[in-house]
Amino acid sequence: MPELPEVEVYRRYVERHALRKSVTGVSVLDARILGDLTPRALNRGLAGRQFLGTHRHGKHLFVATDGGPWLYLHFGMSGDIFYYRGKRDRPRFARVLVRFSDSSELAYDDMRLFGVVDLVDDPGTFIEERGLGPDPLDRKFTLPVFRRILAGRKGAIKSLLMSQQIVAGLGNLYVDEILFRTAVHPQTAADLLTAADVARVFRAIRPLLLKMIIIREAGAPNPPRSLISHREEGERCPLCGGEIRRTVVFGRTTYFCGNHQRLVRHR
DNA sequence: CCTATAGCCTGACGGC
DNA sequence: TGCCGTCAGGCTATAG
Repeated sequence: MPELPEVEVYRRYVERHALRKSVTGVSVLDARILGDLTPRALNRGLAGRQFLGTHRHGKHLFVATDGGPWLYLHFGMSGDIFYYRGKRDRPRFARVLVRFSDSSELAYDDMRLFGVVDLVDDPGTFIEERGLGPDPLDRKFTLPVFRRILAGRKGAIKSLLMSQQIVAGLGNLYVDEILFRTAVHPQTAADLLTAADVARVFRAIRPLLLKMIIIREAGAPNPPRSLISHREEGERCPLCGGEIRRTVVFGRTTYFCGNHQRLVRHR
């Protein structure tokens, strides 16, 4: 589920609720979420410390501690976090609990276990090692940078936008939405996009993400004139009345408007 | 470099 | 009610 806007909402949630409280301990309810780390090591890294701040890059969330490693959270398909006081509020698929001295708790919840809870020394190093592309909300993500990243690539534009090494933070839902708004067919080879196409795609990314952060944070419904609200084969396109089509690109279910997103095969 | 595939997991949903 | 297949907004490893 979570793409950049959702993870940004989680980041703000941690900022609001979990900073400057003493961690008394960590309970790991399902160690599969930890990968290499052991429950003991996670506890040792966090117990006795406080969370001081957060950093998000794409879909990756980092929480700073005073003097210790950073807590690293990735949310996979179904990850979420909850902060609460009574254990009756503990979420159904809680995998890790960070307990605070005031008896409140931060739970990492993940039904499908595709997410990761880990400790990292430094977010910058992590981002570097993973070869992550720029975060689209970062100032450094500019049109020239975007052009440079796409230059020489021949892959389907959807695959490229999905790749975290190209741009960090977009996933299946929002990539489809961006291409829908810019009238680009998801299978279009990147080198067949015109300069105007690339510019339109670039200019669609940030406003969509910012708008979705606001919507997600408010728990508001998806925008009515969006593909997000019409992800079903045979639906009517809210922009042009065309038929919404379904296909598979890059191994992922892809929706697009068969009328206003036409595939260009050559120029 | 690029694509396709399988796999990691669990639950919700629709059809019979 | 139960069983079965399908699907889900992520990501990695592998093969061709």
